[in-house]
Amino acid sequence: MTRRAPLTTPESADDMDARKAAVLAAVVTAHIETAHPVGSQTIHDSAGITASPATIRSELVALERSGYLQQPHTSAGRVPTEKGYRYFVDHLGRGKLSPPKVQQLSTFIGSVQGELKSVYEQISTKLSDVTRYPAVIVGPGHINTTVRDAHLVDFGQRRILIVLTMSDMDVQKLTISLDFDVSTQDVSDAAQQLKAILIGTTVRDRIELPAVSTNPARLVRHAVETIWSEAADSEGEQVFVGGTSKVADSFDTLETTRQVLDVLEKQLVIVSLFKDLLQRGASVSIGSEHGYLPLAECAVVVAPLMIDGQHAGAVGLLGPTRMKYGEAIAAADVVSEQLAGRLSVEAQRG
Amino acid sequence: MTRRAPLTTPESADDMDARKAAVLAAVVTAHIETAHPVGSQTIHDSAGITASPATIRSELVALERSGYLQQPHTSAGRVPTEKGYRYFVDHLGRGKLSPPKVQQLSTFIGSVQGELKSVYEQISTKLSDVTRYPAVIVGPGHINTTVRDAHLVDFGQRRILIVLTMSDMDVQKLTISLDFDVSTQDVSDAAQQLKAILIGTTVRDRIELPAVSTNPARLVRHAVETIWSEAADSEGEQVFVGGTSKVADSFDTLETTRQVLDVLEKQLVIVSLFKDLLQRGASVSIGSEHGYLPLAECAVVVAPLMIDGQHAGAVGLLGPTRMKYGEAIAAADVVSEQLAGRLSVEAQRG
DNA sequence: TCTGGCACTCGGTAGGATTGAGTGCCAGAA
DNA sequence: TTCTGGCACTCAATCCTACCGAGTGCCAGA
Repeated sequence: MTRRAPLTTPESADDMDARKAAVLAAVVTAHIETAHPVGSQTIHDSAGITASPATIRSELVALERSGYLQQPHTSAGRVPTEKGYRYFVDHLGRGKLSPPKVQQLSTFIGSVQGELKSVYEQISTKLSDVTRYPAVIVGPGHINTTVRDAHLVDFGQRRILIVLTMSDMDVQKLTISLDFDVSTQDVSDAAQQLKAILIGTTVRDRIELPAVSTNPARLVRHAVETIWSEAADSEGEQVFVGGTSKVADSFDTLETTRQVLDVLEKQLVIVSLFKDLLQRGASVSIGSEHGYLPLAECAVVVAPLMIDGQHAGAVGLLGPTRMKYGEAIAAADVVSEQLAGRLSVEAQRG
Repeated sequence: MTRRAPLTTPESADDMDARKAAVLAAVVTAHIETAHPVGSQTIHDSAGITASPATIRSELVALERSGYLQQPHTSAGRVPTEKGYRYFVDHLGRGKLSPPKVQQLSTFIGSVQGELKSVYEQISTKLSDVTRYPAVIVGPGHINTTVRDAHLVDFGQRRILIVLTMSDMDVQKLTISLDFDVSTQDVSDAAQQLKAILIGTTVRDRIELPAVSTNPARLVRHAVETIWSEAADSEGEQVFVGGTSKVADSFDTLETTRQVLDVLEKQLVIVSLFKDLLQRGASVSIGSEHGYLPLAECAVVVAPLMIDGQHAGAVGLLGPTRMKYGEAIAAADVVSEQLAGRLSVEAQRG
């Protein structure tokens, strides 16, 4: 005879019935709206709760005891704790973006023109405009492109520039320094061989290289190896932050504003934070959950950019812990989906 | 008989004697330091002024009457007006940067590696670190480069990609759309002609093009014209803003922080503001002088980037009206000079 | 023309009273 | 047992008042 596993997780096990949930939701929603502690009367007035203020008060006491709420001082209303926000986000806050805003984002993403970098930049700005939070987009520099043409330009002093034209009409360049002299003929021979090897391949494709003996062959080998090791990198992540000025709107002290701006400047931090979250399968980090101190008063919303089932980047939003999670999550999702869709199409063409 | 023009300008004519100037300087310096109104006692204590507080007070009254100072309220000290700052900057504030900082900037600028864009980015960040103000660098995308090699890549559907390898090892690309079909042979013929025409020239050099009849020739003409009209643009200004997070340090309300961030995001505004200032031969704009409302509480310091006697860009700093003008001006000058020097050297090599 | 002295002004701070939003608790109703 | 109205209580925020002192303007004498 097998024991049936409890349907509720340990967290939700500490007596979170429907009414408690409703009260918690009301507190979180109201506090996000007003930034003030929320009292029983306000909750009573809010839609969907019929109990009297006195009853609500006893629920508040229970919620506080369970750690979902806290009281700034005795005669004040309640404010959500991180745990409270967390429960709200996980179980209650499936808010959504207003259809016109969804529409606005969709059509914008569909219509943006230009190079990939500029596309990211414009979309991150747009996302920030719509949500009123600073937005970050991390995306691949290129997608699925193959080499369309390859050239070698001899700059003398044993320096050779490799110019790769990719199928998405982008151009990549790499420099190599040789430890032997080459003639003009060597270079043009090598260029021919290079084309033969690379055209039609991805810079990630690896093939067997013939053993080398002649100068051109040595040059080719050097070039191809450089391309494989370096060009793949430059296909890597591009980071764009849009709506920096929204930081000053989102936080209420200059000090946190300063810290958040600082983090946004150091893009590496943001990127690794995003990766961390996505790796843990999370889409929201609230307050100190991520353990990164300067962002202790922030919430981070992130949606993965999935291309061909692969994590290829992320769309993120930064806000105060009392940010509009529902809207932010929905917006990040819309953008990540639409952008992924668009990138896939471009990948097909590539 | 010719009338001798007065040596003093009308502004300095309203009785600004040496002591008044010293008092004004003391007020400005102290206020920049403390952000508080400055009283006669403080001025008396400051170095270089021997007069008694009472005497200083009468000077203060005079300075206020002339519009250099103002009193927040009756029993407070004085605060500089925009006119006061202006006089200070023009006549009194030839402050300088501490030698170690100059050294720090110089060696940094000398040692930064990488592409031009990344150089600008790193230097603007450094300048911001040294001055503690957000820094902007506007610079040429390329300098004095000639075409080293040219290729045409046929992408079908009458789309041709032009790939120019420049003498500074940068690569430019341009797309053209034809209104006629071309064969592979046409393209490679055209590429040959293109090389013959362009290699060794600047994208700004204009030469007579032969009349066209054949397809390759038409293609060449189209390509060259596109290059002349578009490649020149992409050699144009690059803008970089370093130290955005310093904005939150520089201003004392969230509202101005917000506005300044907003302006820094809209790089066009900054660039046109810089151009405006430089055109008027100014290096500092204080408060509302520039007439651009969102920056009414800011001061802008700008130094031109002169390459071969030509205005090729600018180095700027943004701060509150009570910014450290002496230091900021000196820092901007150091950076603009050093950077210009470096760019000239690279232009020589190009 | 400069300076010390003096009365005056007024923002900032500190203490004290008042207010009111919000609580916890309890006894009675459902 | 659970809900509700009533009630006493708490405490941040607000307002008022008094006071302090930095800083002023003015004036008479050096």
